[in-house]
Amino acid sequence: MATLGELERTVMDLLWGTPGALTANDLRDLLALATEDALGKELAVTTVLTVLSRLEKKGLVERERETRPHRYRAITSREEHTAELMHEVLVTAPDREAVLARFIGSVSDSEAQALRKLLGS
Amino acid sequence: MATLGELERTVMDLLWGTPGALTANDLRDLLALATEDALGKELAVTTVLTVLSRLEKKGLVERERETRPHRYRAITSREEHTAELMHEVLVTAPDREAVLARFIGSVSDSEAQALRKLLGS
DNA sequence: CGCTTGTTCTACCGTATGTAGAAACTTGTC
DNA sequence: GACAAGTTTCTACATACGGTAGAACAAGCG
Repeated sequence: MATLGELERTVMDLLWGTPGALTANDLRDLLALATEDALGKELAVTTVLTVLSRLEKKGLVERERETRPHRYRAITSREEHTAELMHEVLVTAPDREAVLARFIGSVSDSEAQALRKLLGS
Repeated sequence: MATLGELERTVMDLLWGTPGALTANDLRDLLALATEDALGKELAVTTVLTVLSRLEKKGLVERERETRPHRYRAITSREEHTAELMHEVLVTAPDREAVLARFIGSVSDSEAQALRKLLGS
């Protein structure tokens, strides 16, 4: 499973939360703001680049190599990615229906309602 | 999130797949069988004990300290645990309903059918 | 009390992640 | 064409986790 570290996760959140593609410098700046509540720490841009390379290797991010400051974007949406993770977790159990039974017990009413609509029953 | 290693996972599978509680020696033997297809490797009992301690610390396993060879059991069922994990993943996304929409698309027909029944509409 | 069995402590290795300096590469400019 | 500034890659170190197990300690039995 593609499990992410803290920084990797934050970078993905920023990429997911931004329409266009971002450069490593953009991300360094956004990270400084996002972590401001904790400490306004400025990471080295090489740090950001390392993380982006690793995310690229994990298949979560792609980059435009043509433009000079490479621009990075998330390959799948956050929702897509989260749903995939959930599915990966689901299939680890032999009795998936039993898992689903417990799972729906854990979602909120509105989410259950949304599910009913989605299942069109 | 409680992410498990390979051996930890196998031990949990054995505990989940067994009615009663097991000792470290039981697990060492079961592990030898479970891994037989790969290599009939016998792990040291201390290895099993270390893994069990870590699983206990992670809150997945409890042990009877009274009996002399301690006996270990899973605290939650596999289904419970898997459902919890799925929920943890779900709540990492801001738009849960959008995630659920995609998730629904990834489950099999029979599972979707089961969900409809469970949502009792 | 000593032997046997069981448990805890300590430790080492490999891999993942956070972090970043050093080195290499790109490109505009004089 | 060589240099300076910006960019990317390489290399490296620290910490944490997981697999693995020996050494040390504990506990019961004969």
